[in-house]
Amino acid sequence: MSFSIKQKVYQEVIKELQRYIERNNLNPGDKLPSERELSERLNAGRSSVREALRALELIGLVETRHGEGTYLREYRSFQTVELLSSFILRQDNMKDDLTFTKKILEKEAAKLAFARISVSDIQELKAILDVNSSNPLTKHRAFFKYLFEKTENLLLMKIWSLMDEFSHAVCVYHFEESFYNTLLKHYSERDYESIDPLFSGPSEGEQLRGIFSLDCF
Amino acid sequence: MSFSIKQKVYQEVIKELQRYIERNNLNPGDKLPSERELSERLNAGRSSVREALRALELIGLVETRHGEGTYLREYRSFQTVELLSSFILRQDNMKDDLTFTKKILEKEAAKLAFARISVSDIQELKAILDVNSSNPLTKHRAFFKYLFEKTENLLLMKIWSLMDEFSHAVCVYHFEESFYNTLLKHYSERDYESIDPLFSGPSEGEQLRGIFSLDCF
DNA sequence: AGTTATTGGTGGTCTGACCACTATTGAATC
DNA sequence: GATTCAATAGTGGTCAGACCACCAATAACT
Repeated sequence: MSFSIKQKVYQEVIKELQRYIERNNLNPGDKLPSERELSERLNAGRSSVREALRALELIGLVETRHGEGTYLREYRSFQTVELLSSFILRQDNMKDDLTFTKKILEKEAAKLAFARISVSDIQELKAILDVNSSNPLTKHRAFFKYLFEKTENLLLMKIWSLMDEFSHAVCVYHFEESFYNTLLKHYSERDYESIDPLFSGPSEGEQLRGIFSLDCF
Repeated sequence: MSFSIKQKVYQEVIKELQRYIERNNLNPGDKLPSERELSERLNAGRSSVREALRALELIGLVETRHGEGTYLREYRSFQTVELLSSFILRQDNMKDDLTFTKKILEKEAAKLAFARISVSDIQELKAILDVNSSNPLTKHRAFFKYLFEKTENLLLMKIWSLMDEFSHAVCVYHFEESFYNTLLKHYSERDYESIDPLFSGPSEGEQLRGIFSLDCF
């Protein structure tokens, strides 16, 4: 009585690929054998090999270049988290949580960026506010995109952008006009302590009202 | 002149599936159309549809039963984490982002939960600490799971568990022994202001050192 | 009524064909 | 000899069709 569950071919291929990578000590950027070669060497149909490679590609372990080949990739969990999050978002009716969680991320980004914001950055941010003064949405997005980049936490930014995209489909929000300039003021005065309260807003306990403008449809 | 980047068919199929799930409001356990039907409806070859489904299966979003069909699945990381971990080990540039971002979420959860924590909750949390006193990892997970549930922000919790699962495959961390009790002390003394600094730790500016114990492999 | 055989639908796999893209090769040109 | 450009071989991208194995509902039989 063997416990070895009959694996699908594409799963076997993945395992074989792992062994291959291990044996040959492949690093990110290195080339994998071609689909046809793998198909032959592993005694599997090319379609099965492709199923394996596509799956690895989707989760970001492998990069495929048309006409060139398949390459081992510097792993980033972003695509995966992104994809999973999108499914999770659809599965539950958590659209209410969306706006609030997004705001949390924005607050943290604003605080994280604090240490890395220079005088020229503040000028940049002011320029962003000016250019987008007519459209509060693009202003908000551009403003925080800059801050998130300053945090140098790519994962944080990815999650935020994802939420941003989703929130646009559900419910658009932005801060009041004065918010952005107040934040910049805190930056220029090196006043870290005032950032958090700025996001919490004047009305303690209330989560979305006060500093927010909500345009839902 | 269209700017739409030419996507691969299997990626389009995934997107279509997401839309389909959204439209029909499918929940975990519900059945997806058959491969052949999808192939027909989306004007794609069956092999392309399979590439999409296999990829979704690999990351655990979808479950396939031979002879029955393909079903939407309650997300579980299972194989994904195991698979990714073996790939990730050499590449640790994402490790910092993940751990750090996860910590941010935990901090926010601790603060959000503050308003909703009752005396009995504190007892519950103490019990959790006692029961898991031997294993710092399960203790950390159980402790914060409770807090995240208290926030009643399902999205925040989902994202956190996602990261938690991923982070376990990469690098395990937990707080120092004293951390949990200190947090509970703040709760019982209704001392909201001290929560944030507790997470920031004694060494200002340093992100991961100090209050953390990092067991990487 | 209960059991068994049939059948239709499903995923699992392979093959072969064709297209599109890339990089290399090699010939024609300067 | 160096440069340019066209042919070519190798690669991934996609599709269609053919089987097989498996499952469940149905029909036929006892």
